[in-house]
Amino acid sequence: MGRSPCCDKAKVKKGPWSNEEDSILVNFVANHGNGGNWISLPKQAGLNRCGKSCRLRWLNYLRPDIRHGDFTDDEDYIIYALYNNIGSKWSVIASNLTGRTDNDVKNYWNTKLKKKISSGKFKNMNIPMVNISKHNNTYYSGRSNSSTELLDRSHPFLHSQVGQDDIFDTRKGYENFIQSGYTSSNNSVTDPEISSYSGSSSSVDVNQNSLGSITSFKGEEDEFWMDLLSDSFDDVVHGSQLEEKISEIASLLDDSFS
DNA sequence: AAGCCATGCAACCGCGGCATA
DNA sequence: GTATGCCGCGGTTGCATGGCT
Repeated sequence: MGRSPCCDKAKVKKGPWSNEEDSILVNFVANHGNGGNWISLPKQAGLNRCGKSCRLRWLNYLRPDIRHGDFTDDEDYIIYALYNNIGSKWSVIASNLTGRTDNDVKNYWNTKLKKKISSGKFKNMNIPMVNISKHNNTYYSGRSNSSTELLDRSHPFLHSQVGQDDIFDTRKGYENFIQSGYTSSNNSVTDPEISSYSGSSSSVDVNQNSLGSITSFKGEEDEFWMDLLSDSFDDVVHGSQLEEKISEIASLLDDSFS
């Protein structure tokens, strides 16, 4: 049994939004919100549009907190690291970037960043340490602001606890990424949460996904990392809060080095 | 100047998840 | 347990623009 259509597609307008339509939508949402129902919004607002189209226009373009324009190197790093770890979960990746939408990130990856990485231009940059962990179905990411320094040094504590240098080294993941040869169809990943772990608790489960990068580790190492994260992540954080939390993690790591 | 092509991005589509009756 | 309806997501499409020949 099929789903009934959300609107009469033959009667509603499709295609690019006009300035007038934009202002109607902006004014309506500003005054009334979406009322928890996008489907009925266009009728109430006097727009001849599908509710889904209104939602998309608002979320991807008209929202006041959206940041347009070029992506920074930092954003490149975060997108790269998250994609390498969790795949094309654009909404999760976007939630770690202030003011970026999943559509923005997806388009940026598909049109620019993917090429930038596979062309090797990414290689000359100081790729910082980025890690991702998943706990209680929530993805956490941490990036050290002073990561270049950190990665240029050996860290005996991490080595002894984690047992493998490149767990924390996204540059290593990048090398693997380049060596594996990226193709547009080669984008499946393994969910870190369900990746197999059959070794003893002291061994590292380095899960190689199809991009040849490191995605997860489990066992004692997981506990170590979650302990570290739990000092900074009392709750789920997204967007602007994340940078602050990342700085806290960076401090923790710096302390552990000194 | 005109035509072609590549690129970037806004928007659409369809499906799965979830809540509710 | 099942049907219904909305939301959110990822994949894809198509148009506008700019560069090249």
